Amino acid sequence: MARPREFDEKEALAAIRSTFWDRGYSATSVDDLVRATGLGKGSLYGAFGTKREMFVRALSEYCVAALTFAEARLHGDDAGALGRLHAYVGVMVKGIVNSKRGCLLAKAIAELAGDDPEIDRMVSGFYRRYEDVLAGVIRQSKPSRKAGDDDEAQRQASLLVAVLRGLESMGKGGVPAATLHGIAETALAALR
Amino acid sequence: MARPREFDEKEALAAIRSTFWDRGYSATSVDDLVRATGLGKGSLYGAFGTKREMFVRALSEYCVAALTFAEARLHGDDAGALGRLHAYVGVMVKGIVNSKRGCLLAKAIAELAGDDPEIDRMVSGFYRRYEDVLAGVIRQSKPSRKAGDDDEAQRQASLLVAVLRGLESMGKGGVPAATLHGIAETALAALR
DNA sequence: CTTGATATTGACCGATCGGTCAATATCCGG
DNA sequence: CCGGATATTGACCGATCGGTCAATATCAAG
Repeated sequence: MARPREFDEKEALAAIRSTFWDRGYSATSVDDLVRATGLGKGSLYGAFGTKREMFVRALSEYCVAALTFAEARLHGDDAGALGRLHAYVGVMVKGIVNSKRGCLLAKAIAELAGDDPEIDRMVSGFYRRYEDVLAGVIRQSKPSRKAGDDDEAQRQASLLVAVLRGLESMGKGGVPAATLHGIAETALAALR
Repeated sequence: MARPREFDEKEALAAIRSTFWDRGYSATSVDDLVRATGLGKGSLYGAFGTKREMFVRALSEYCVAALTFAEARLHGDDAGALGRLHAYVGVMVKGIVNSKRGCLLAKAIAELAGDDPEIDRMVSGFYRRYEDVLAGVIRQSKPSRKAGDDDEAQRQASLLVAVLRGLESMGKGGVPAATLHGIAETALAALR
């Protein structure tokens, strides 16, 4: 019927995501995306729409990947829950320390949150789900089940989300790795 | 000797800071700054240099103001230390909840940290000083002085910085105010 | 008033911005 | 091999970008 795509859409989107991840939204030009994908400008617009739509797609995939990663690392049996949580936080801090590009979600929030309802929905949805994933493993880690544990786990999870987001900001801002590890330790110790 | 300035430099800088605060670095055009200050383009460049230099000036003043505010709210006698800390955190959370524009420092980090050494120095300097201010009041709030208290206060202060930065990101990202207040409460409760 | 120094203004610069489109290429069902 | 449908390409668009500069205005000192 029609001419087929010559490029792999997933590959192109990965290049788009990576470029936005490096440079943020405003500082990324469509020509940057053309270079990164290797596509012609028309193909890019034909396949993905405007620059803003490309960013939304990229951010959406980024959020899904982040949640999938967290779930993969945190889901498991009750016995190992605390260990999995510590390991996960450790991996996140190491990632923050080693990363030069920072977090795409943080850039999206800083540049676009409040201006773009679609971005707003994605971000708040991500935070809600992320908190729930963390609340799940924290709940599992409680040695005994008593009344109020669920509320406590949820509160501790939202605190942990805040700490992890703060660590990201501080890491990108040049705070020493030792300080970041100390913060993570202190936060985890506060879970008891 | 020469023709005097017709505008107030502090007022112009306030307008510049406010514009960057609203729109971030990349999304702010020099014409935006021209409109905000009411100055001609040449006067703007003559007085403040390039767009990047204007941003650095704005961010520098922003950081000084944030630290000055924190010190004003947190300095005092030992007896009221814990109360001052709680009040300060409460004010910060309220500010986050009510703010539509977010935090200029967060935008600077997201958009420019890692690319501009001057920004990097300002940001890491801010974080160090901020942590020290918080550590001071936390140290005052300890009921008894024993060995290790200073280290503990410093660790708790850096954790609190992370929480406050995380709250900022979450607030801008649309997380409900109740959740943010809960996080602040939980974090403050963990200081004991 | 003259003069030297600085401030103000906005037209102007080349580059780049996000986005479009006509020309062309390539596919598959007939 | 043909014809309808879609993909590809990159020249091109008007707008805007950050930044400059010559013309002019306004000061204080002499």
